[in-house]
Amino acid sequence: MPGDAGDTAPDRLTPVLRPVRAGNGFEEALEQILQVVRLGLVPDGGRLPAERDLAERLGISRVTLREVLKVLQDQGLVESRRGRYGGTFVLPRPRGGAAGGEDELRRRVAGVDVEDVLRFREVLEVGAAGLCAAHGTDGERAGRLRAALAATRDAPLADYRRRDTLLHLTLAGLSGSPTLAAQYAAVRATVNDLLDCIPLLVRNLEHSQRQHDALVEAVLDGDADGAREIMREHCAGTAALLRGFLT
Amino acid sequence: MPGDAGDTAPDRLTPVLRPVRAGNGFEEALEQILQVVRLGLVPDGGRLPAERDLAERLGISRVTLREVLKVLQDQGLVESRRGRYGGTFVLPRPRGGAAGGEDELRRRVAGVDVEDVLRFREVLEVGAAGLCAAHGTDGERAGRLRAALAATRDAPLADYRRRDTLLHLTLAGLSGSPTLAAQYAAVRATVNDLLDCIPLLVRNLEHSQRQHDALVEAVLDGDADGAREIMREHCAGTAALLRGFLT
DNA sequence: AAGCAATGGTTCCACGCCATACCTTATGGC
DNA sequence: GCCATAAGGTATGGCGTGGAACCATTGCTT
Repeated sequence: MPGDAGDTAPDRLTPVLRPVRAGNGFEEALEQILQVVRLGLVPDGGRLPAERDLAERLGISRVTLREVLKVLQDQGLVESRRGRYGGTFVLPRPRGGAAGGEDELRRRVAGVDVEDVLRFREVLEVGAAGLCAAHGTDGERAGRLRAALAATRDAPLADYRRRDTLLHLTLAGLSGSPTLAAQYAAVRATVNDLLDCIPLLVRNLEHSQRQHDALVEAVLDGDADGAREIMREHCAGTAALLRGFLT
Repeated sequence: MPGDAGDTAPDRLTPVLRPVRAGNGFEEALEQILQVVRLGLVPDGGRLPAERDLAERLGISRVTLREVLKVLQDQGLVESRRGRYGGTFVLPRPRGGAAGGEDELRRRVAGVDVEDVLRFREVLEVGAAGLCAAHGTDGERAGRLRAALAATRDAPLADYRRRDTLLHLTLAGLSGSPTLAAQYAAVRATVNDLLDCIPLLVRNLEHSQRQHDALVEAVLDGDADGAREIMREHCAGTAALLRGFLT
């Protein structure tokens, strides 16, 4: 066997040689727009960016984007209005909609490597918390963080998940690493899918709230070690919950 | 201004609404194959996966892949041999090659957000170290880690960077999060580009070596806090170096 | 009331990329 | 020595996608 180069080594190539695109442009764009909606980045009734803008951000042509929007429109998720100050608007989800969102969720969650997601999520969150605390927060940043925290406090139960997500996204965004923020957004969308598969326990919710308070305090105090430790526990809590229910 | 929804909020969409693909399939594939070579995952004289296999892994057609390989071949980076046990082989880089690799490097490094890269890198590395230490390492994993460490010790100066990379990739691979491993590979390729822009200091090298020893020891001891702390210092060292030279 | 600007809606053509099938070359086993 | 096998090399037709131009609608501004 010539040319062997003695390679019985573990497959180190797999992490690098990944599919260049997860699907076709259509599917990828659909996924990302759904992510925006699922993460609650655009509230009910809110407007998505204009088609030309959105297409450019997603790096696809307007033609393809419009096919995506067509699908979302057919499913009753968004509505398009023409004219100046028109645009594509997110519709409130029709409660228990007939569009079979349940099966959709099952389908998405089916292929997920739960351990991978939970571990990666913890690494990013803990890292973000540490970075934020370490490099300090000016007045504006601190205000954003406090506002996001406050929003979780007086949240109706139905909107808690969304505001919690926004708080964590805010923290990731303040980490000073756009790459980290982007990766966190992606993994958080998956985490939310997983969370949607298990019951929401009010007791855990209160616990989370205390951790959020302590976390923000530590970050604003510049206590990096403290922030990391609290975040680690916070993530461990969610992880234990998910591992328990999804076994 | 109707339909405003009071959104003077910071642009939370940017982290999610990213280009669906960084370029066309051709460019992306080229980049990834170059990454494999640059990271030293296939040693000089080593063989890349067969075209059909490689094309499938990259999620592109063989036609497109062959265009990529054609370019690499024209630049003298790889060589194709036909027949059974043939394949595409990585050629030793012709020292100071006429192919203008210098400009290539400058071009790649030009658009990099150094702070982003350094922060994200630290988060992933520290996270990986913590995960590895926390969930323990069986005999085989421990062996791989020790072997990678040993390889860095008796490395000729010219091959140190490569073996160092391999050690860190091994750690990331043992973290139990494939996503983390993939992200680390990507960010490390960029870090290596940055490192190629600054001089290699032997003193730093010895320092790194001591940290590597301590790191592996902590990981194998299951000392997660220790492993994280050492890794944090290790990354901080590289970061300070790069920040200093690239200012 | 008229005009302007910002948005969605529509059309057309060219090009990139894919899937597939087939050909050519080299090696090892029978 | 023959041939199966595994690899690179070549050719073709079709579809997804992109780019650009244009139309249609709405509401603010003058």
